[in-house]
Formats: sequence, structure tokens, C-alpha cells
Amino acid sequence: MADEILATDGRIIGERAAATRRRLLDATLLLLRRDGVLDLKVVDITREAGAAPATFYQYFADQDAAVLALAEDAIEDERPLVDFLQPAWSTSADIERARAFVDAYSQYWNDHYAVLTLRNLKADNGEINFRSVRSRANLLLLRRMADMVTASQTGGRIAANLDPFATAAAMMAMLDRLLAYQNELMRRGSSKSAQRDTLTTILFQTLAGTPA
Amino acid sequence: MADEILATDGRIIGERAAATRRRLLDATLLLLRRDGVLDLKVVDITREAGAAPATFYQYFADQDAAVLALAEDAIEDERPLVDFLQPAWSTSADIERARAFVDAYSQYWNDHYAVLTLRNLKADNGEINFRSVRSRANLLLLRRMADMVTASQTGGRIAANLDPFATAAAMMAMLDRLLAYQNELMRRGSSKSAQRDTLTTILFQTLAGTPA
DNA sequence: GTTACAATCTGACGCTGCGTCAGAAATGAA
DNA sequence: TTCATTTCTGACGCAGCGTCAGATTGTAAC
Repeated sequence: MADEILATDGRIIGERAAATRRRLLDATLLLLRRDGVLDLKVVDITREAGAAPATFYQYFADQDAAVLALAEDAIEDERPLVDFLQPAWSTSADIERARAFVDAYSQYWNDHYAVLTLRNLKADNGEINFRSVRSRANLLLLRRMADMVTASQTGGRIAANLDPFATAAAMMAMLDRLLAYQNELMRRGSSKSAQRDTLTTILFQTLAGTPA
Repeated sequence: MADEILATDGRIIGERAAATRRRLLDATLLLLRRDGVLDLKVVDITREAGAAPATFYQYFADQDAAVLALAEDAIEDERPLVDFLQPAWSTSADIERARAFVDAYSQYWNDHYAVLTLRNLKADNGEINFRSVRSRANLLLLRRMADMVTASQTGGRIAANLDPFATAAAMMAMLDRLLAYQNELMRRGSSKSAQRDTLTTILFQTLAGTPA
């Protein structure tokens, strides 16, 4: 990869500096998870990382830059999820693959909960860097789902008037906000496994129709 | 209603004070929309409302209290949406009602975008007051959708293994995040009306199955 | 191991916004 | 006009941000 990591003043950083930068990122992630996305403080990050506040600004222009770096990291973990969608679902045996996808996606979202929430918030707010990183993260999955829709339409298994990309986006939207409702659902008596099965069914029937 | 509005020191407020409080709320809403949910400042709110910063704290313990009040206000506008779901959809003529529901929900979300985003963020973060106001806002719609699922299952029109409440929540999740993706979708060539139709179709087939 | 230079880190500062308090201004009843 | 009540505000102490000049650490040459 040609993306050398730079300090904010533009110089190429050495080994010691890279380690410090990494410590700062780790601390950012820890605090994001522990204190929530609205209470992230540079002071806390540097205290956690055992550095002075000023050090933070040697590697990141501001908090956002650090969060953005974490969001870039998260992309790597989203990429493998596409394997669950390939080849396209069709038979009833593929329902198990759909279930595995739902599980893997839940896991992915859980692992990166804080970062993804903040990324989406900033992206929704129109911040261009965060839009970009979100697009890149989701593009593979969205494209793949859209292709599944097209294939299922060709086979006459799902409604012809669905817009493939919009359908894919709707499914991603559903998955993205799933966890936010999970606790509430549990309180109303839908067990976790019922949620899992329900989501699997909706996803399968929307993307692939009735199993062959 | 018995809910008299109180100042933070507990006294019942008069007419002038109520007007000031209202001005502060209006200003909060304005800035939330204009500057985004992460840049809301009490100083700005009071400047906008033509008051001193200290005045804000006479009516709200902190920023959250004001946002919470706005979230309560938003509930009123969500309530009428339930009419689109009642009686349950079944015939192909009801697809038009589903489309009207999608439109109305989009409108509602657009109108209250900033407040709902912040409400969800805080609710997801576990803040109890925001969870409560979100539950109350969504409960009617969720229950109604769940009932539709049950009815459709009884009629054999949709899969029997769907958990009614989880299905309803999945549909709400999909709608809730819809707008976040809209711009991105447009950029990828799904027109607004294609999105609208797609969402309508997914919603109808998930809650009501194939039209009778 | 001393020197000198570059890489890295930090203390101290000014600024902005938060939330509190004592008291000032407006209101209106007598 | 008086004065008690309601409402509003200036001034303050505190916390976090981001900058800068200079201190510290690493290392290469001698």
C-alpha cells in the first residue's frame, strides 16, 4: 500500500511515532465504547494513552480525524461479509446461508458499534469524508444485494417493480438499525433467536423470493 | 392535561415565562436543523432567542431537557400515521394506502429529522428519558404493524415463522434509516419515486403478503 | 562517550462554552 | 407610588479545545 501515514505537519513518521499514533487510536476506540459517542474528549484519550493532549494533535487534526481512521479500519471487517451473498441465494438450503449472514452482520455491527454509529451520524450530517468512508464500506454489499434482486427478478421469483439498488439499501437500512431496537424488542417478548429468524426470513424473501 | 410546565426551581410559570420558554424551544429546533445535532450550543440558542444564557437554565436543566421537550412535541405528529394502517391491508387497492403511508412517514421524518436523529442517538446510548419518549412515539405504529402480521399469518398470506413484533420493528428500522441513504441512492441512479415504490412494495409484501 | 542534528513529546496559554448565583429589571396588585 | 413577586441577566469559575515554543529522546558520526 502506498498510503504512508503522515503527521499533521506533513512529515513521514517513524516507528516510535507510529506506535504512539496507534495507542491514541486504541484509546479513542476504548473511550468511544465506554463513554458513548457524545462524550469523547481529547483530554481523556491522551490520558488513557499516557500522553499529553498536545501529542494528539501531532497525528490528528481533530477528533474527527481519529474517528475517521477507525472507520477506515472497520471497512476491512465488513468486506468478508460479501461471501455470504455469493453465489446468490435460491434454494431452501440457502436459507441457512442467509441466517449465517444475519449472524455475521450482527457480530460485525456489535464489534464496531460505537464507530459505525458516529460514522453514520456524521455522514448523515453531510460531512464528506464520513460519507465517503461509509460508501466505500457498504458498496460491495449493496452491489451484491442489488445483483441478487436483479437475478431473482429475471427468474420471476420476486416483484418486477423493485428497484434493485433501492431494495438493497432498504435491507441495509433494516440491518443497520436492528441493534438499536434489540433491547426494546426483548422487553416486549421477542427473543433474540426470534429476531434472528425474522430478519433472515425478511431478507431472504425480499432478495430471493420463495425458495426453489 | 395535568402536566403544568415548571421552571427548573419547581415554580409554576406564568404567561411571560411560558412565551420565553417557547422561544427557547423554537430557537433550539432552528439551530438543531441549521447546525446539526453535534453543534448545538446553549449560547447560540439564547442569542437566537434574544435572551441571556442564564435564562435557558431557568426552564431546562441542560440541553438534553430542551431536546427531550421537542421529542415529546414530535410524538403528536406521529400519532395520525396509524390511520394508514387501519384497517389492515389486504387487497391490491390497499397498495395505494401503503404508498400513502410511506409518503406520510417520509414527510414526518423530514419534518423532525434533527430531533428524531438526536433522540435515537441518545436512546441508543441508553439514556432512559430518550428511550421512554421513543417507545411512546413508536408504540402505536409497532403494535398496529404487529397486528397486521398476525392477521396475514392467520390468513396464510405470509410466512408463519415471522415474529410479529420483530417484523414490525424491522419495518420501522428500515423506514427510520431510509432518509439517511436517500442522497446516496440518488447519486447511484435510483430516483426518489423508484425508492418510494420499492419501499411500498417491501412494506406491503412483508406485512400483508400478495394482494388478494 | 561526546557532539550534533532530527524526531518526538509536552507544559503553558488563550479561547470558547457550560452551568451557577446574587442581584437587577419588569410586572402588577394594593 | 409602593412593594412583593416573577422573570431575567451579568459576572464568575470551571472544563475542554487547539497552538506554540521549547524540552526531551533517539541516533549517527566521530
